[in-house]
Amino acid sequence: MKPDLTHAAQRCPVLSKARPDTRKLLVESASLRRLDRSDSLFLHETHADQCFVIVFGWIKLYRILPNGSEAIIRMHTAGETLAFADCLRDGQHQTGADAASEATVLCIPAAPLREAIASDPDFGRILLTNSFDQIDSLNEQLESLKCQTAIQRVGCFLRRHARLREGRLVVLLPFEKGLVASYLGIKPESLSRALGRLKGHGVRSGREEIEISDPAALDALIHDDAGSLAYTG
Amino acid sequence: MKPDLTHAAQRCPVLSKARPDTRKLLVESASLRRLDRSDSLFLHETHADQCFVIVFGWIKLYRILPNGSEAIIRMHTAGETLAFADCLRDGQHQTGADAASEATVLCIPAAPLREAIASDPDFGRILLTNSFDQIDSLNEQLESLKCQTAIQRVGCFLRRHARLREGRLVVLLPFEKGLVASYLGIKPESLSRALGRLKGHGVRSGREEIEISDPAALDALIHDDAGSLAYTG
DNA sequence: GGGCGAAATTGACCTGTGTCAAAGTAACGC
DNA sequence: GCGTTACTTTGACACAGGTCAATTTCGCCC
Repeated sequence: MKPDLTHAAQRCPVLSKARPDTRKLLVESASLRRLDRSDSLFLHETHADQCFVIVFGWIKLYRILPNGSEAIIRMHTAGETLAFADCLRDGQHQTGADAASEATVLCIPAAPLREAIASDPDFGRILLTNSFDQIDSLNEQLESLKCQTAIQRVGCFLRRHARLREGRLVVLLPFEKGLVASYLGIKPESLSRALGRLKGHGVRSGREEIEISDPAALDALIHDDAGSLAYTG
Repeated sequence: MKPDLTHAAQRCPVLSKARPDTRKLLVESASLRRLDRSDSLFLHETHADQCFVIVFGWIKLYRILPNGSEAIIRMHTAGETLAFADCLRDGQHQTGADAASEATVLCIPAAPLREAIASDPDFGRILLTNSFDQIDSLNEQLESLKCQTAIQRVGCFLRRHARLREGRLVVLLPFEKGLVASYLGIKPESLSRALGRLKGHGVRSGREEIEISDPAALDALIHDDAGSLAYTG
């Protein structure tokens, strides 16, 4: 009856791993929402009455700073969850969320989410695991921000997003470079320069597509003295 | 029969909020461990057969970098949980953990932890909430690393750790300055200089104790154009 | 009380990034 | 095709923060 929804749910680990009846409960009360780039998914400090699973595309979490500009906190993509915490706490959104590219998200109202957790202990466990994975990923990001230079972070980012394509390792930037920069904690200008500098280390960067011609050279750069900020106690 | 343990458990939100029988199950199979500064709690990539709740003191999570030095990932203190994820996954520790000060931790073996989750759905929910709180705190740290200067981060750190003492706002550093620096993502020398510079902004720093004489001035500095790295798209 | 070693501070210097401004480039609508 | 607009790159420059080395302070042990 809602083929799109069912199909979408299959691509979301949190749902596909859930018990069939739990999945059914969630999917039947959920809706799919398509977003264009820069559409808002939810605003900071508004009531969280829905949570989300990304089916496709990229969503940025941000916070508005006192001076009016926005600080990107994280980027999320397909399969990842958003606002489950805010929603279960029945509180306000801790951040705002906008589409960073075209995107599709599955929107689950708070009530069935709570019902699923109450009626299916396994589902709680799935959320817990999911949550643990997020913590790991956040820890890694913290480590990277504290211990690597901008260029090394860019290198890591490229490695993570590289895909084999006709025998070549290629990175298709998932969203505009300004956002990539902000995600990496640097300015767009620095990202530009970093990509320039990486040309000497196994990276050939065009406009849309970046090729990693010598993965070993790139890895060497990334791992070379990654301890510039390490604590030597 | 184990008064220390019971008493310790009362100070740990994860346990004190749990159902009495669940708490009993966990406490009875748990043990208390006292650590001196720099004692190791667990090593990176060893099997995680226990998880921990900090009763007192500070524990640092770190990772050894290729060059042999250690990168501090996070600092944890009383009431916070450690290694629950590693333990539930029945996997290896994602990080190492050492005592950063004298400390006491409650050690819970994997088996009763799993049993508690399986037999008490509420306990799973407590862990989930706890996990969400950690994610919030990590998001805040990310935001702070990406959007604030070192001096602002130091200022925030002081505000968070300030306590009223005989009518004055005072910070007692919880662990050595080198660790504070590493936690904030800077070098010890930079921390020194930052504290020096903060003298002009409502902070008087002695050796052991730092006084915030003018909180408003400090806040002004912290919030002033916190958007230096913000994305202005 | 004196000497030792770890931690903290200070100074001189240098590199990495942010800032600002300008030029270049791509995408889109008319 | 052309202009408009947004994104990206480049350059010149400034400043934050890292590095290295020297010095001071403190805790600790004999």
